[in-house]
Amino acid sequence: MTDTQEWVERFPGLSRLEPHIKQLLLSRSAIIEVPGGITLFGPGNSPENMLFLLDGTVRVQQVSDTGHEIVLYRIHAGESCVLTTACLLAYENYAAEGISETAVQAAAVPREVFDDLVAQSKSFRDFVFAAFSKRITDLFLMIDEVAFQRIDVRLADKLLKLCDGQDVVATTHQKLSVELGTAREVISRQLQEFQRRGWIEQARGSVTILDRAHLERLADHSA
Amino acid sequence: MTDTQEWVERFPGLSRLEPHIKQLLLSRSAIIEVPGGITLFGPGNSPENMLFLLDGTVRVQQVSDTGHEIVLYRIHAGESCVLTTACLLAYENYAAEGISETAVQAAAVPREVFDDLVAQSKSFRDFVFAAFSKRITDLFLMIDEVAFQRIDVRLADKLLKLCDGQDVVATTHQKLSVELGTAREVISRQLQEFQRRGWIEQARGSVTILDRAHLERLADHSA
DNA sequence: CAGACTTCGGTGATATTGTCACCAAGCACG
DNA sequence: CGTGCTTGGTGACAATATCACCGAAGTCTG
Repeated sequence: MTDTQEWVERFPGLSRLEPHIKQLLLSRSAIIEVPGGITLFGPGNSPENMLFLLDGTVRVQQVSDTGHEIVLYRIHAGESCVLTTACLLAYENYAAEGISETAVQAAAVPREVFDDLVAQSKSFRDFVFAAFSKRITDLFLMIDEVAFQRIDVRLADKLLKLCDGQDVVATTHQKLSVELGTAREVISRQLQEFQRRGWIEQARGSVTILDRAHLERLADHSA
Repeated sequence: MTDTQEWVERFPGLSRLEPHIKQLLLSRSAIIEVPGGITLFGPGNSPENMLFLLDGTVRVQQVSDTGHEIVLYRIHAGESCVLTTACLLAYENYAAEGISETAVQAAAVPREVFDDLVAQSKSFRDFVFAAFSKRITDLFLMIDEVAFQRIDVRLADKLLKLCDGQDVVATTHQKLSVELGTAREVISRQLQEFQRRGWIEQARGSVTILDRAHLERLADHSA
């Protein structure tokens, strides 16, 4: 797997930290590894540590009272869970949960160390506030999309984001509906329409992108 | 208006600050007053200061590319704009704007002072992170509502929140539609239905609540 | 005051999306 | 092989959004 020595260097926002701060971060953190499909945090299960993701992705999603689910965002390698953890610590009874989508490698930083770092290093403060800001602006964008964007545009966009350069997206209609916070039937019908137009091909549990250009054009009708 | 001496005491999260920190906050901040209807911050107009609201409310809303508007949240007396400001500083080109809904009195704290405070005081750090956390969890809830809640439930809820103990809400259908991120016609039809049931009475530019209990019952179908 | 203009709200037709109830094909596993 | 589970398809219908209007109520101005 990845070399965990000097993991700090792999965080764009952390590599410019003062040397003794880096040292503190490295010496007081532990590397943890988690397989995919594990609930890392959730209602009634707030972790003691702030996580800095070295490898893998964590999916943060929410279940509403009505039983509907929606994916809020993902945390990728090079990002941290600071805010989610902070949220969980501040408000015990909220409904978001974080699930490892792949095997995950992360640096766990205890709360006290985190607080020390914020106090001592301006660079670290900038990193933390930038992370919060990014998250909040992303949530603003998401609200805009959920409220105003047509479902075909959102689906095209999501397929392109999930395919990660590949042409095949391994997912089910059900999972796609949770990504967008809509119903499975809606996804099925939209995918049928995409297929009818020759933009994709479907198989059980996968979607193959045939015409990326057209999907991109539809998705860009938004942004 | 309000007594601005020792305004720090009026912030639940700040009153427990260390005395010298309070002093720093008081001495390095300026009290500003703004009439209602002014855009305090927005695209291409990020303020230099962090605002701590002493009196009045600020409405934060967003305009999408499609021309649709939606109210994201409000900042009330005793709360701060920390995050919005932080967001604006980090990402210049985003579309949210803050508008004073009433005459507003606020303490303006320069960025450097804010950074100093975060570095020096654990209590202040706790205040700031709690504010961020609250905002993020509120945005999670909002996403859930926009994605999954029926419009009649959301409208009933919004009317109850806007009436502020009074029985008359002075607003237009247009403004209510922006509150919920929907179309004016939808609001008109829902209000007609509420009126037909005898829950409200309408006049040009105002809604009078006649049957609070029924509205509450409808609104609580969610939470 | 008359006329012009704007804001506010109403309405019908139609498109899009969500909900519900059900079915059938593919797959896992004893 | 049968049984149950997952995945996806379908039709009917409900809720919401969009579009194109319209008229009534206020505002402004000469």
